[in-house]
Amino acid sequence: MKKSPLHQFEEYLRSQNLRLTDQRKLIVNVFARKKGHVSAEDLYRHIHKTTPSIGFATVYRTLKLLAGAGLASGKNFGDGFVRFECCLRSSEHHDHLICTRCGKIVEFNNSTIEKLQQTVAKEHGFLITDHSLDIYGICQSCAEK
Amino acid sequence: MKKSPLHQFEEYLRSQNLRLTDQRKLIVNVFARKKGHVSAEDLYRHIHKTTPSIGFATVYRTLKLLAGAGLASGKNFGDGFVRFECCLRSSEHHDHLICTRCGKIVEFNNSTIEKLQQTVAKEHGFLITDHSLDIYGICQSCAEK
DNA sequence: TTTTTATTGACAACGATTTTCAATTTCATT
DNA sequence: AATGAAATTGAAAATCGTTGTCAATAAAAA
Repeated sequence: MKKSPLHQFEEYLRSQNLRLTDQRKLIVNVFARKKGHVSAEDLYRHIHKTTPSIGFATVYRTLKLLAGAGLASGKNFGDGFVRFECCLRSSEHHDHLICTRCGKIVEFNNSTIEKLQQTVAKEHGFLITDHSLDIYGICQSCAEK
Repeated sequence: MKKSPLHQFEEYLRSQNLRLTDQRKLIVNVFARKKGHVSAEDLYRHIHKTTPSIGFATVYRTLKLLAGAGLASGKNFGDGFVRFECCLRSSEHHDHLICTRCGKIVEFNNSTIEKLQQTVAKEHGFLITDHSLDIYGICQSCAEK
């Protein structure tokens, strides 16, 4: 019995004495349906097509709320803006392979690397709270061209 | 017989038909002496104390040149600005442990992790050009407080 | 020394994101 | 359902780090 993203968001809002508005509902639903890594502008543009009354700031604000709720995570791949990913679609932690030519982002997970990170952190007396591994390169289809 | 950062920079400038100015000399020398990860503003502020005639833009431009020369590398740890690190002080590749409480950054290197990244990339048909692994957590001295 | 061309500092401009603010909407309380 | 306090909105201005513009200056070539 999985909870929908909207339902989880609703719970979070309630717990923080925040309000569930039509705009938030729409933004969350669209965002939850999006695959991969979405910038605020991507999301705004998508939403704007059908609901031009929703402003840029509201999209930003909602994305930030979602991140606060743990339902989205933002990541800066170094190209000037933050991309968000829905944490429900792929709830487990993963890292990224990024093609620097076409921008494709592939997710992967390697438990040995994860374990080694714990080892490294322990060696230096760190308690890990989070980590991020990005591998940049050229993907197969770009390499073939 | 190690070449000084300034000397290496000079060679690079020459190879690109660029000029070695007093400002560039000063900026490079100060930067090369700085440990760790320095933002453009950090560097500007340091330089501004003794040489207030040097402008912000020149610091940015020089940092960019240094990156182009392979003498500096920029990194975005997600706190809004790019930090540069001198590639001469620690020329080999390394990754970072970042304390989210005090901001301390510790470098480490784990060859097994590096190898596993190659394996992962190969599995997905990627040719690695670069990668970045950041482990966020709480360092020992912060944890003890 | 003269000439050519790169570089400079000051400041305007930039793009992503955030804030401000008056108008509107939600929701607990009647 | 009506009320009212407080949260939320869209639009626009503001902010942040960073980059561009441009006339004046300085480096290297001639």
